[in-house]
Amino acid sequence: MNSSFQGADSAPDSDGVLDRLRALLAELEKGDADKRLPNERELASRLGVTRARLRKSLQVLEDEGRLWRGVGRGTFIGPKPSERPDAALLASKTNPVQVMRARMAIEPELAGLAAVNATDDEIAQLKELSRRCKFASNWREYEVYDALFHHEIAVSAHNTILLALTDLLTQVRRSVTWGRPRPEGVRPPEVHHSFVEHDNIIDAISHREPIKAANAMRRHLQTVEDRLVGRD
Amino acid sequence: MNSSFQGADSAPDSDGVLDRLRALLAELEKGDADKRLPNERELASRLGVTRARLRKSLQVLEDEGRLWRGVGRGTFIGPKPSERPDAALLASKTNPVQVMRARMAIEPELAGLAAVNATDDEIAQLKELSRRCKFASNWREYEVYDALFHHEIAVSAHNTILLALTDLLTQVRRSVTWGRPRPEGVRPPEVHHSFVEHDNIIDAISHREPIKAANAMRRHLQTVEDRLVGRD
DNA sequence: AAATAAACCAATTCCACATTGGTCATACAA
DNA sequence: TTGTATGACCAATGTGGAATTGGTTTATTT
Repeated sequence: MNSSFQGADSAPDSDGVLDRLRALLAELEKGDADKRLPNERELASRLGVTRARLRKSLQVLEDEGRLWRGVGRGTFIGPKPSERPDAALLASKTNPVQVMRARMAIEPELAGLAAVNATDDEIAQLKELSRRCKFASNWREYEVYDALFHHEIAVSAHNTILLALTDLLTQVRRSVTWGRPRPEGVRPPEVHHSFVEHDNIIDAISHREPIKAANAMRRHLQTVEDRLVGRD
Repeated sequence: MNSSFQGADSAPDSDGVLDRLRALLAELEKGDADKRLPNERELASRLGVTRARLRKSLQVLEDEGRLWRGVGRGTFIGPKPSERPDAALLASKTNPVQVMRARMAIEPELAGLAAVNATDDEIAQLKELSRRCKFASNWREYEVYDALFHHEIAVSAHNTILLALTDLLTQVRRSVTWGRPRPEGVRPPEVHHSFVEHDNIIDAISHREPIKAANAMRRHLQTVEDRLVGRD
């Protein structure tokens, strides 16, 4: 069980560097110590080969996912840990449609879970936030409470992971100005579509009806998306 | 439109520090320059007041969400940016069931999107990864390729946000050892349930059938969850 | 008591410097 | 010519100490 990637003839491992490296990896994988290998210069001299020669073998092992390397970091055993998501960076590489897809996947599930798990206090808090949305004196304030409303639903679902994911989504949305700017100093209309939709969601949750809650959330997000792409 | 939080009598702003700060904020908010205020010591002397006196007013503004402060960082305009999610920290605050709920919400959607958006190269890559799962010589290797398989589906969906979310989920799972440990050096059985399930997903994607792909993924995750909680 | 001034604390930044994987150019050998 | 060894250089990252900064306490003054 040696070569597994592309043409095996490209790296015959005539001097056995690859095999010796595999042995070293197997050794280090047992010990629960640090997963770090010596740097290339030292490792090369220790194995008595050129750095270029060593790097070829390391490349093979990296392709196999048995180790990963990083400039200024070193060489480590195991698959490369993916970096922590950065909201601002993410926002620059995505678009409103993709974000709405993600919300549509997550938030109905959250609403359903909230219908099952929400405490009375949390439901009361939802009602309070919905009320604040209605009485917001400008769009900026409305959006603050709308975000808090969706956040509180995620809290009420009592699922830490989904909560973290929705918070990340919120962060992404907040770090860019998508959609049309809403005029400053103008109040949301008396009968904004979100008002009744929020209340539908709350009703379903407080009546402990997960399916209804999920559907209500789906409808709400749909109208939000329609508005976002200019279909309202 | 001055005081808005708790008792207004607690901070009468007799010397006008609060108002002068509000004016300063309004000024800085216009300029697109940096959102940073001078440090407290300098700002206090500049306004001709005690640091303690200044801090009281800053506290009011922070409560209103108009600025945020951080030790060693400084004072900045705007709401405090929430911190980036840390997989290890998340893992310690959740459990396998919650993670499966999240996967169940996201990955079927991804499979459906992949059926629409995947390129031929990506489909070929999926098949290759599925093959590697089958021929894995031990459970650890299997899990590496299984993770890559699910990751590749997320890539094929061509949705940056959902990709980031699933990667975060994978990171969470990888940072803890849930479920029962699988014996080292033992090969996955010839007919592991995942093998055929993976192939079902790939078939639906390659035939461009989003609904089927989503359902196939749902079934796959269901058996994974059953196994996780010991129902296999 | 209450305000003031100063010192102290801990989290964070900043900066210079060492380390490290990645790359390139030159010299050398087959 | 072709390929390899050698070494230098590059850019990203780690490291360690000093400086900065919001938060807290203590002593002093009013």
